[in-house]
Amino acid sequence: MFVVTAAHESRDVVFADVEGAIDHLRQQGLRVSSARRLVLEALFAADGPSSAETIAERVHRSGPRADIASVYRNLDALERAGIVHHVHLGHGPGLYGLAGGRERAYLHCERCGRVDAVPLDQLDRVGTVIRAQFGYRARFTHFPIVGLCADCAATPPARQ
Amino acid sequence: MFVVTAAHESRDVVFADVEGAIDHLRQQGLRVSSARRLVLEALFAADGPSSAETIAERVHRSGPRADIASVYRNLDALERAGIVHHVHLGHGPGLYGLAGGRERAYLHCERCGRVDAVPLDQLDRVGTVIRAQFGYRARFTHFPIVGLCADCAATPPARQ
DNA sequence: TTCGATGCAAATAGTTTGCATTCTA
DNA sequence: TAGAATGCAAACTATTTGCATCGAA
Repeated sequence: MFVVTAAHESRDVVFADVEGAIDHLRQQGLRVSSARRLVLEALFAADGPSSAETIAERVHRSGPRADIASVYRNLDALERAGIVHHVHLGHGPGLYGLAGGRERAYLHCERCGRVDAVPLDQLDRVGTVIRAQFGYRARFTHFPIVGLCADCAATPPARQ
Repeated sequence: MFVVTAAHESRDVVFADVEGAIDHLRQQGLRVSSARRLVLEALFAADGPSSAETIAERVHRSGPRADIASVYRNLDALERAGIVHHVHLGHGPGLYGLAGGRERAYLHCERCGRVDAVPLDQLDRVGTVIRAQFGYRARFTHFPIVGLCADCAATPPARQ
């Protein structure tokens, strides 16, 4: 056993809309600046987790400019507030999305690049096996499950 | 379904020692430079996956200096040759280790930072469930399984 | 009117690339 | 002796931080 960087933990909540998330922010004593509101709007408008860069662009498209540093700071604040979570698919930038009921687990095919997003309850059985065997209560939302998709597993590896 | 960066795939092999790995390199038509040999030696000397930086230091400690760029290039070449693989635990640098029989799956507790390295065959049951449910043939060596370890799962989250 | 949030710029971490030189096969 | 690998420097991507200023409560 060894030890790696401590991670933050949060009670995630589901929100119907931007206003609900903003109420929650206020309850936590966080201020609601225009940049923060715009980041939230971009997150609600997105159909999946997106990079800070993408979120900044989306904000900018709606008029004002949000500095990338502020976007990161806001994503961090929103994550600590349990409104946002982030996931790492592959080697690119981290992807940020709404937490709570909208979170997905990701299956990533390392040959063809395919990524399947699946609702968390579909991993209950897997989680039960891991818990029984290792004691860990696994959370499948931060890193994808990497491997070969059914199609690729059925095909011999491409000769390079 | 969406698509993320293509990944490389390799037939990994087990080697008893540095010389075995070097033979394999030669068979693949790769040259055996002193830097490459030193990186291999550092990998065999390590007791788990280590960062490029750490490997470079270990090489340097044995006398000559291996530039970090060459270390990365070598790790990449060795990975493509199926001798090395890398894993991402947490948000730090990637960690490189010997492939084949020495690979482990990692369970990472996001509260206390604990990391357990477990032999791959202990994940057969988990792999079977994932395969049955999603068709994916999972490989658990690239990203850890993140969650709460038994101890932390039994304890209420620390009030921040 | 205070203190949290912002923009901008600069710093940082990790990794990659260009290029002239060195060394392996 | 051809071409692969190296060292060094510079570029690059993702992210963080310092600081003066602004703005929400």
